[in-house]
Parts: sequence; C-alpha cells; structure tokens
Amino acid sequence: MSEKLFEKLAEVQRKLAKRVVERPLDLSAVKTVGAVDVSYRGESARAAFVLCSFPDCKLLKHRLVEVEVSFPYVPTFFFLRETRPVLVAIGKERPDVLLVEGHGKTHPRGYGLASHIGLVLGIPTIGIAKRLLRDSPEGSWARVGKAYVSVGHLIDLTSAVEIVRKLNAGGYPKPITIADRLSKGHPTTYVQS
DNA sequence: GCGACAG
DNA sequence: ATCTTGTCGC
Repeated sequence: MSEKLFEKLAEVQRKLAKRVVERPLDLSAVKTVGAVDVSYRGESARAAFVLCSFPDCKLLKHRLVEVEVSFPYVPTFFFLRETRPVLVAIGKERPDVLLVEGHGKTHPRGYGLASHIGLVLGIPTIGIAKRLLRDSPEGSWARVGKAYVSVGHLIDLTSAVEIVRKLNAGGYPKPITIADRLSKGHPTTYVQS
C-alpha cells in the first residue's frame, strides 16, 4: 500500500545509522541506569520509565504515562511506534545510560529504537530484546541471559554487555523487568519509593 | 492446518 | 505488544 513510504523511511534509517556513535563507556562514571518499556491497551500506549542506581540497582524513581498510539507496528519500523511514548515517559530525566526494550545496531539497517532514542536525547543507550530480527549484522549482538544486547548509541558492545551483566536478574536486566511490570500495571511487583 | 522480522 | 488455548513440530 505504501511501499514507497517505507522505502523512504528505510533510507532515513540507513542515513541516521551513520550518526550512531560506538565507543567504550567508562563504567566508573555510571551512577544511574534508566530503563523504558511500553505496553498497550487498545489505542493507548502505556510507557514506563524507571531510574536505578548502578551497580547496586536500587529503584530511585519511576514514572508511568499514557499516550495515544500514533503508528502501527511494522517489523523493522518499530521505532516509529514507540519513540513518542518512550520520550514522554523519560521526560527530562537523563540517566548515565538508558536500557531500551528493542534493538540498537542489531537491526537490518543498523538503526533500531534504542539507537533512535539515544541519538535524539544524546545519551548512551543499550538495546535489549528477546528475539533477533532477520538479517542482523554479524557480531552486532551478544547474549546475556535471555536478552539480546546491542549498541544503542554512545557505547560499545563490550561496555554494554558489562553493564547488562551487572543488572541481570533471572535472565533479564532488572530495570527493564521493573519497567515492563510497571507499564503492565502489576503494582505489587514494583511498588517502593 | 498455518506459520514464525524487535514490541 | 495482546488475546487466548492447550501443546507440539514440520
């Protein structure tokens, strides 16, 4: 139906991918880690943001927002659907590094949601996903527990893996799990602060 | 039979 | 993701 539009958007992705910065991140300077995840209820998206201390991973802050869905889910164009809700949930928070549910460079065009959020906010981001997409660039991901980890922006795979390992809890990064439950409204599993 | 591209 | 059913693989 809109084959032309998606080819256009794919070209934009390939272009933006070139602006992604991949470099080591000094872990000793990381004091806070943020995480975002989104769930859906009909036409509204519920996005949760959580802020945790690092490396002890204590919940410092959390926020839940509701935003109207503005784009359908189209494989490899996932970022178009979740960018808005994610940005609203993050608000003015700027964690030292942000975990994003979705891919970073492990995307057929090297530019998934995690990279997009990192580029837009200008902060280090890490992509965390449960499955790989077809045609993922070779060596662009690493498995930590059940999670596929990839570079979002302003970090390299080695640093990303190091961070995710320290946050691993039951096979998935704890901050993401908390954000996931928060977005789905499971009060008892995240209530604290 | 119905199919498998993040969520 | 969400719904939903039974169950497991080409």
